[in-house]
Amino acid sequence: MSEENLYTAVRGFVLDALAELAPDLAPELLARVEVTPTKDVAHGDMASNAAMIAAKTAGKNPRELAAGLVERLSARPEIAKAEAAGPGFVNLTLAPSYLLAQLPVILRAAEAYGQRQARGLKLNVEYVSANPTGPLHVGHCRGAVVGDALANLLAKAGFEVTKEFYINDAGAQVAALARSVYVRYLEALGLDPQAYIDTVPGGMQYGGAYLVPLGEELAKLHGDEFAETPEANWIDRFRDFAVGRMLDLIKEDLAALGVRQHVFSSERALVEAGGVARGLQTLRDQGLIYRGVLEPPKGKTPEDWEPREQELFRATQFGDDVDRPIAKSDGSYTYFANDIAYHADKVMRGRDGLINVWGADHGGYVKRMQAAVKALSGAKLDVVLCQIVRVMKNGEPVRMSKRAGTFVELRDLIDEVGPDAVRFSMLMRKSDAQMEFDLAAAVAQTRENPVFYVQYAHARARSVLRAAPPPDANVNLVALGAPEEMALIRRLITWPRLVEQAAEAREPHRVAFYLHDLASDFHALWNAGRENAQLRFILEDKPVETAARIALVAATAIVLRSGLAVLGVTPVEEMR
RNA sequence: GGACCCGUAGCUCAGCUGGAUAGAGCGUUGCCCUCCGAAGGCAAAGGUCGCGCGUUCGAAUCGCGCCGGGUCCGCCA
Repeated sequence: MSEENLYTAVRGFVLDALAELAPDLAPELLARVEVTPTKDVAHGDMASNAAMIAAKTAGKNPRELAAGLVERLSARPEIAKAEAAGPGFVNLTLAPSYLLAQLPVILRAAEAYGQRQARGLKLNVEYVSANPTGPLHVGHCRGAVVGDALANLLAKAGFEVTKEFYINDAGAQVAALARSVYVRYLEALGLDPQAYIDTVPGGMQYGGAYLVPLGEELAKLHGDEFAETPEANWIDRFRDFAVGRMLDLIKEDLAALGVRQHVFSSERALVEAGGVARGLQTLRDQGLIYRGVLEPPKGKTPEDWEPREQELFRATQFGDDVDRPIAKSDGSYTYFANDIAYHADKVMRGRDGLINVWGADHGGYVKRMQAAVKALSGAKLDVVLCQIVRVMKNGEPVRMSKRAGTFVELRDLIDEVGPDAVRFSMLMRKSDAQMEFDLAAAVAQTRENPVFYVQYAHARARSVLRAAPPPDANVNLVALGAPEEMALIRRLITWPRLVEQAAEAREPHRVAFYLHDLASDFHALWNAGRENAQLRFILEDKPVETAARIALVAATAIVLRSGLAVLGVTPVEEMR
C-alpha cells in the first residue's frame, strides 16, 4: 500500500534533510517536527516548523537552519519550491505531478481512502447507556451521535472498535420502573391504583403514557394474579418484562438514528454472576481497598451528615481528589463498585483502551473512574463529556424529565427533521461545548442545516459523473492546474491526516467541519465553471481535460462519501 | 468551599494539541443563472479572542489569579 498520508511522506523528507544538517537530535525533539497545511496559498502547500524546533539544540539560528533545509528539500523531485519564511518556517510547494498523483490513489482506494492500516489495537467505545426506563429523549441524542461517529472515526483510523451500551438494570431506577408498570397493570385490570401508589416511597416515578401498553399486556398475560399480592411476588417478573420492553424501545430509537451497537452489557447479569466481588478483588489484592471515614464536602455539608466508616478505594493514589466509597454504610455495594466491575470486565475482554461518552452531569465521576481503570490494568480510559443540550422552544427552555413524562422524545425529533440533519447538527459542535437546540428552528430551518450543503456537493458531483464517461485512475492529469482545482486537491489529500488527528483527539466534530470545507471548495470550483466556460467539467471537444476533471470530481465524491460514512450521514445521489 | 467544562464577529460556533495577516455559517449590504443542479458562488461590513500577570523566538491556544455562565460534590444510578 502506498503512503496515503502525503503529510507523513513529506515530513519524512523534512526529517531526512534535518538529519543531514543536525544529526543526533533527540527523538522527543524530532517528534515535535510537524508538516502542516498552510493557511494561505501564498505560503505553498505545506509548511514545517522543523528549523524552529531544532535550532536551539543544533546551535544555529532558525533562519540559518531553515535555509539549509530549503537547499536540500529543493533538490527533491517531489518539491517544486521550498523557501524559508517568517521566524524560520520552511514553506513547501509540491510538484504538481506529485500532488496530482494522489488522485489515482483516491480513485483506487475508493471509500477506503483515509482508512489506516490495522494497528492491532482494540478499543471499546461505550455510549448512550441510558437507563432502560423509557424511550430516548433529545437529551440523549448528542451522546448517541458523538459516540457512534467517534467509534466510526477510530475504526477509520485503524483501531478495532467495539460499540457498547451498558444497561443499568440492577438498581433502584429499574425497581421504580417495575412499580410504575405495576400501577398501569392495576389500571388495566380496572382497579384504582391510588391506594397502592400511596404505599410506594417515591410514588409513581415514571408517569409517562408509554407504560400503559405494558400494564395492559401484563394484565392480559396474568389476569389479576398479582393484584393484591406483596411486591416480592411480582417485582422481578415485572422489572425484567419492563426492562426488556424499554430496551427494545431504546434500540428502535437508536436504529432510527442509524446507531447500531455491537454489545449490550447488563449490569444485572454482571452482578448476578458475582462479577462485582471478582472485579474488586484485583484492587483488594493490591491493598487499594480499606475501611475509613470520609471528610464531609467543604462548604456544603449535608444536614444529616455524620462520620461513617465505609469501604473506600484509594483513588487518590491514581490522581483523584479523595478516596471513593465502594460500599454503603449497610455494606451493600455502591454504583461505583458495580462500575469498577463493569470496567474490569471490559478490560478483560481484551481492550487496549476504553472510551466512555458521558453526559456532562457525570463529569464528577471521570477522575475516579480513570483512577479505577488505571488501578485495574494498563489500559487507559478516556472520557468524552457531552455538555447538556438545552432544548429551547420559542425561546423558552424545555424541561425534560422522564419521570414526569414531559420530555421531548428523540423519535419525534428524528421523524420531524430526519436522522441526517440530527446527526450532522450534533456534530457541528465540539462535544464539550454547551449547546442550545431550538426545536422550532430545527424543524423550520431544515434547508439551512449545513448537512444539506455537504449533501448537495455530493449530489452535484454525482450528477456530473452520471453525465460523463466513467472516471479512469490511469488518466493523464496534467490538464489540472486552475487555482480552484488545486485548492480542491489540497483539501482532498488532507483527509487521511484529518482522520488521524481527529481520532487521536477523540473529536468527531472535526470531520463535520472538514466536510463542510471540502464541499465549499467543490462549490467554488463549480461556480468558477459558471463564470468561465473553459473550467467546466465536461468539455465536448476536449476529452483530455474532461477526463482529468472527471477524475477530480470522482475523487471529491469519494472523499465526501468516506467522510459522511464516518458521521453516519447518507450521501444522497440527488436532492431535487 | 472544592472539582471539571465553557467564555472568540450582532447571533450560533470553528481555530488542525504553541506558529505567519484570527475563520465559517446565519443575519446585514451589493453583485452572479442564454452555460454540467442557484439547497450554489463572489464581494463588502463586522474583533481590546472575558480581564490581568507570567512562561518564550512566538500565546486565542500553556501556567497562575480574578470576573461571568454551566455541570457536579458520602449512604442515587
